[in-house]
Amino acid sequence: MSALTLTPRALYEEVAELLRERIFSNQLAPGSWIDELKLAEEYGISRTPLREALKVLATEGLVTMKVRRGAYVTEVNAKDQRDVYHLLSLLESDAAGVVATSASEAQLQDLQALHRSLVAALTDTDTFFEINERFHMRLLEIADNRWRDQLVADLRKVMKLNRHHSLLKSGRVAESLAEHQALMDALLARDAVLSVQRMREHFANGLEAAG
Amino acid sequence: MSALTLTPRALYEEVAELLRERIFSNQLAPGSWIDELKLAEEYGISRTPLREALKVLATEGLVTMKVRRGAYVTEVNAKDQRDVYHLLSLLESDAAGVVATSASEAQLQDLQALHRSLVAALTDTDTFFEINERFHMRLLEIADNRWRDQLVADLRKVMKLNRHHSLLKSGRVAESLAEHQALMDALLARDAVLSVQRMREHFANGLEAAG
DNA sequence: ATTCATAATTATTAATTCAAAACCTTCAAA
DNA sequence: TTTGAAGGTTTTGAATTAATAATTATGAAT
Repeated sequence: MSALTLTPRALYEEVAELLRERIFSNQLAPGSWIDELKLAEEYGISRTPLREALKVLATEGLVTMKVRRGAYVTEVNAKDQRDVYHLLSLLESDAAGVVATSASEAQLQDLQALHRSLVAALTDTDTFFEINERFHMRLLEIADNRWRDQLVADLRKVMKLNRHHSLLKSGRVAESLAEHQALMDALLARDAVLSVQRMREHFANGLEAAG
Repeated sequence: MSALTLTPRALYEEVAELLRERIFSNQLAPGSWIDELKLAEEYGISRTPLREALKVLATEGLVTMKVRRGAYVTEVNAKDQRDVYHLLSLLESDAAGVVATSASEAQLQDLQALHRSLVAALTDTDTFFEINERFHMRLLEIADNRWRDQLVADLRKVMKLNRHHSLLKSGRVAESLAEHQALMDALLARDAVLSVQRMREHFANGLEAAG
């Protein structure tokens, strides 16, 4: 497997990550049954760490365990997706409010710097998406609530279950940038209520048409 | 083991529940190491389902896995508790807003009935707590977002890690009731914004003094 | 011919076995 | 006396093996 013999992570975590990749890339389609035997053989491992990984994914909501029937990739319908997105919006908006009130000047400058990179990457869609992701992550980090971070991470994983998992409509890069600017303004003004509202709007606009 | 041969739930889930009980009752103290061998022997099972249960609990945040060191009961300090409580407040307040706008008349009457039971149980603290729990659960149910339900359930589990896990101060039953009344009024008036606010106040008042 | 029951096969779940890693204790040397 | 290294013990982590349950297919009976 890896050249390094020392294991930074446990095997079951490694496998869980591999399975997530497969699920997100639709190699394992929603609703489909997960063949333990086949996967274990394919990865060259036993079924034990694979089963432990499946338990983790089940708790995360990515797969559904059926008693004596094995593991199935979770199917998320349109309502599920809306519900999850609603929660993401709620949690990240709240985080924005926290940041507005409790972030240090240096931290706000940090966000500002990321925002400027975003402006610079306006033409390059891929980097724009990447930096946008970084911006949201950094904001959560500054909000400093590891439990929220965990919830958001899990919810984002579930969002990815859907083929159109981009939290950003591809056609509205410019609009998204303007919303970011508005958010930054509110944050720099230390206006918590407005920051929450701006982030909420950002999410409201960003949602793909249901489907 | 059990008289019933048929297994309603998988063994690893059963074990996970047993471990939760132990953790909440402080038989397994925060920070303490979980002895797989000893527990497996005690329950009369092999280590396999026990380990799977531990993976679940780790994902829920109740235990922390250390590589090659095993499982430890998660320690929650004062900040953790505040953070978790903040998220519970956020999620349940939002649920109140959803209920105010989208609940059916019958569902609101259902809540109203529970609230009346609450009034009746004013003197009996235990039943008061129980019905209060039911009220919050019913509200979440009506808000109809299974993902939120899952998040709230997990967060409540984490809250329970602390010895003083009651979401209600024992001394302020009367005040709590008044807040409930105010919330009910807002819900019946179909005022979403006010409902959110009232629920938020209810939580803000309910938090035990940090410790 | 169709339906029900039984048997067999397949796949999941649990237990046992095996290997490797980490920690602790002891002994020796400085 | 203190520090460092080596060996042993303990415990986790992974693999293999055994058992249990469910589904499917086949055969018999109505």
